[in-house]
Amino acid sequence: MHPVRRAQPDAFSSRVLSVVRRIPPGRVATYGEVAALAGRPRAARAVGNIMRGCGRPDVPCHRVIAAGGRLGGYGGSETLKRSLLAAEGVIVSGSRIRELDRVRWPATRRRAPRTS
DNA sequence: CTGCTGACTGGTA
DNA sequence: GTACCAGCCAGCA
Repeated sequence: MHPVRRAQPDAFSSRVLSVVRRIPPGRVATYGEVAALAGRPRAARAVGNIMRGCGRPDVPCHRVIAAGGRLGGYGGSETLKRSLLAAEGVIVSGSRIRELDRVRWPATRRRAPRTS
């Protein structure tokens, strides 16, 4: 037969969880980034909804942050998210992550400023 | 099926 | 800096 790759019923959510699981300790990824890695670069909001219901210990949802290095949400316990990140070496000052480029995952690859 | 929700994002005021 | 708005998308009633 021809295994026509039909979309699984939970293709997106599964991919999202898979991506989040791959985030190494001490690193963070934005909702938009996770969405992009899951195949839907504009589904950042949907990713947030999935995170809201993940509740799995094997899914480090605290490593998923909002764009611009902002903390994002965490089930109403913003402090807990900060603590978890701090325990991994990710320092949050105010509502912003310090040294975002250092803790971001995947690695930030900016284009050359200009080769001139 | 339609409609609303919301751990988002980028823009404007 | 904060507040609000429109666009976007998967999940669910």
